[in-house]
Amino acid sequence: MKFGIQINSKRKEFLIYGISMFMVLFLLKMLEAHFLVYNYRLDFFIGAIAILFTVLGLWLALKLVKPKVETRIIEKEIHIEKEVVVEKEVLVEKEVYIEKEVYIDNTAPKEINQKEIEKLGLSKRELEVLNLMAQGLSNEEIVAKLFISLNTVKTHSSNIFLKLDVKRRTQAVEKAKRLNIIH
Amino acid sequence: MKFGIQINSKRKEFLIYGISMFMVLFLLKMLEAHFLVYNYRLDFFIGAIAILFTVLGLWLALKLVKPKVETRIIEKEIHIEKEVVVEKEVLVEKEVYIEKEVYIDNTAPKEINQKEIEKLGLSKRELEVLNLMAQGLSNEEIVAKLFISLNTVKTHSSNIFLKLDVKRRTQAVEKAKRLNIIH
DNA sequence: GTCCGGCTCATACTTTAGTATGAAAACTGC
DNA sequence: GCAGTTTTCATACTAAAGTATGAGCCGGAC
Repeated sequence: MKFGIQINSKRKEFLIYGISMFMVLFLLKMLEAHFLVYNYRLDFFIGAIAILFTVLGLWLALKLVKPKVETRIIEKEIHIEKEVVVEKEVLVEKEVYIEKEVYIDNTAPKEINQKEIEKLGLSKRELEVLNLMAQGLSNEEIVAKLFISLNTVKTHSSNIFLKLDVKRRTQAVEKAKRLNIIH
Repeated sequence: MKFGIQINSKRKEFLIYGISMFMVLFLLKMLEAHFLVYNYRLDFFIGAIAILFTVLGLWLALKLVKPKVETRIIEKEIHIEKEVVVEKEVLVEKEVYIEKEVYIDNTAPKEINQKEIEKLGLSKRELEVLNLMAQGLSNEEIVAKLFISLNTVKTHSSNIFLKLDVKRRTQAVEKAKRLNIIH
């Protein structure tokens, strides 16, 4: 369960802005040459340029800072579906990836720290349990989500606590979030 | 007790951008100066203005977005001190406010939602307990921090759960963080 | 003064969480 | 197939969390 797609199209943006800036400047030269008589409207002209480029700079900077909307996979749902296989009904788990448009704030949620997970030796299933824990679910509710027994969930929990070196689920969640193991 | 201190590298980016823009414009001016010989002093002047105000705009925008360094109270420690009062040693709680300089990023960690707290009717003490909960502390540990009985902590907890409309501490923490009631 | 909300605490109880230990499937890589 | 890990589950237990109810204390509002 990983969704961490980095965007790095800033260089392209810089190029576009640079070119447009160049064009604006060129346009100004044209205007200057054709419509403005230097001696009379010079002060006006300079003022206009000043304002224009101030706004341009502002717009530019804000554009770069503004959160971007991107499509990325943010959810993985497991759908239980019935399938009839040779006269027998079988329940089949299907992973359905749901894409949604989300605001990405470059200061906000960090990537999942895969290295840390490895270092701690957390298994896939343990991570699942940990994530559900972080959502405030009780063991019973986790049971209902993962279709396993309560004892199994407890075993996973205990193992998680051991690996994270904590004593309780609340601590586990706190530490996991701090280490960017979960969101 | 954690406070997201984060220094982003936006400033550096803007600086780089500003400088490169400057260089581009300068190059442009040089080219112009060579081919358009007439009135080349004015061209330079206008170019300089353009550059200056672009940078100004950038700087302005940067100033608006830039994380501000502010001094604010981020910790409240309770010091237990001995005081000799009329031949008797007494333990006295003293609240010591510690001020630190922290980076405040207006795009990142949100302010504590005071309105929401009011709306939910959470009392001062309940908030304290909630915060300690969020740090992963057990009731026993909260007892040790607040110098109250276990039963009191349990009472507070129950009231918190009622007010937040949740069933467990893990849910309470999750919801409280979501509502920006706590960090 | 009286009332009220917040804080404190207690008893008694139920429920959930967590530990310890052992063990059987299932999958993974060689 | 075999070794090793993961996942699963069980039993039996202890510890912690949470509920329900009642009550005393205190400070501020009216």
